[in-house]
Amino acid sequence: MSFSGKILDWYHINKRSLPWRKTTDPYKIWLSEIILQQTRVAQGTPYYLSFVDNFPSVHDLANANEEQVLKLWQGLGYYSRARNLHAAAKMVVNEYGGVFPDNYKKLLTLKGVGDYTASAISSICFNEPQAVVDGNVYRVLARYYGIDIPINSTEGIKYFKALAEKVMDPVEIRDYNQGIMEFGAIQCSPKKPLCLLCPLNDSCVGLEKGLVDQLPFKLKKTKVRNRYFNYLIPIYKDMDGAQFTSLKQRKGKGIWQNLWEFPLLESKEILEIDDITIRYKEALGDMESVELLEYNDNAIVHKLSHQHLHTKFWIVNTENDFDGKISIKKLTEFPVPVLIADFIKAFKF
DNA sequence: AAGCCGGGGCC
DNA sequence: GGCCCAGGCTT
Repeated sequence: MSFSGKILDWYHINKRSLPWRKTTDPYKIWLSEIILQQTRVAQGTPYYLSFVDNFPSVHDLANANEEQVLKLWQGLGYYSRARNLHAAAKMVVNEYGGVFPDNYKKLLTLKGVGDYTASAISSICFNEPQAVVDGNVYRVLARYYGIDIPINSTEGIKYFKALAEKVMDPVEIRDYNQGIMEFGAIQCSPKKPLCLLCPLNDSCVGLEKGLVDQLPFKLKKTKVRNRYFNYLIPIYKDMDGAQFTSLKQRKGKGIWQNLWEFPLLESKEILEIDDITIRYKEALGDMESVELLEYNDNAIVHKLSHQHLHTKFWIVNTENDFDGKISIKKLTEFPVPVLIADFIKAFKF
C-alpha cells in the first residue's frame, strides 16, 4: 500500500475527537488553525472553545474591540496572531462580503494566514488538493524518506513542500492532511516515537538507518537575550478608601504589542532601591509622600523563547493623585502578559 | 536568509 | 536547560 494509503488507514482508526473536527465551517476551522500555530492541542483547545463561544460568527469577531480579542487571547502567546485574527475578520466582512474565502489563493490574502494555514483551511473545508507542511509533516517526511536537509532552511522549506505535494492523496486530501499531522503528533512523535507498532516501519528509511532520533534536522536557533525589567506599581487611595494603580499599553515593535503593563523602567542590570528612587523622579516626578517597597528580593526570570526577562516589582504607595489612574477593581479587565497577570494574582492589593 | 514573536509541557 | 508545539511577518 502507498504511503498516503497507510496514513489514511491509520487516521481512520486513531484520530482523536477534537472540537474543530465536528465542523467544516471555514470560520471555525480558521480559528482553530490560527490558535494552534506553534501551540499544542492541549493548550489551544480551551481558547478555541472560548472564541467560538464569545464570537460565534466572523461578524461577531469583526465587530469586537481589539481589547476584547487580546483579553481572550491572554496567556496564549504570539499576540500578533490575535491582532491579525481580528484584522482578518474585518477583511472577511469588508472585502469578502462576510463570506469566508473558499480557496487557497484567496485565503492567503488574509492577515496571519500563510502557506500552511491556507492549505489547511482549503483542504479541510473545501477538499482542495493543497498539501499542508507543519512541524508534524516535516518530522514524518524527514524520517520516512530519510531526508537530512535542514527543515528551517530555504532549501528545506521548498524541498519538503514539493515532497509533501508529491506523496499526498489529492482525492482524500481532507483526511490525508489531518491524518499526516495526527500521525506526527501521536505515532511519529518528537520523543519516543512508536516505531515498533508503526504501520510504516517496514519501509521507513529513517528507521532502517537508525536515524529516527536525529531527524528532522534543524539549524541551530538564535540565542537568548537577557533584559532587566523594573516594574513600578503605584498604589493610591482616595478619600473613600478606593485603591488605584496605573497600567500602560505597550506600543511599538517588540514583545507584547498592545498589551498592558505597569509603568516599566528597563535597565542594563537589575536596579537597587537607590536607582529606583532616582529613576522614579526622572520618569514620574516627585517622591514626596511616597513609600517605595521592594516586592521581590530575587529577580523573577520570565522566560520567552528568545528573551529572559529578569524582573523586579516595586510597590509605590503614594498620597499624590495622578492622571490616568485605574481602579484596582478593573485591573483584570485589561489584556496583560502572563508575567503581569501572575503578579496581579499573587499580590494582595 | 535570518530574526523576531509566548507560553507551557516534557525530558 | 534544551526542545518542541497544526507558523507568519518583518527586515
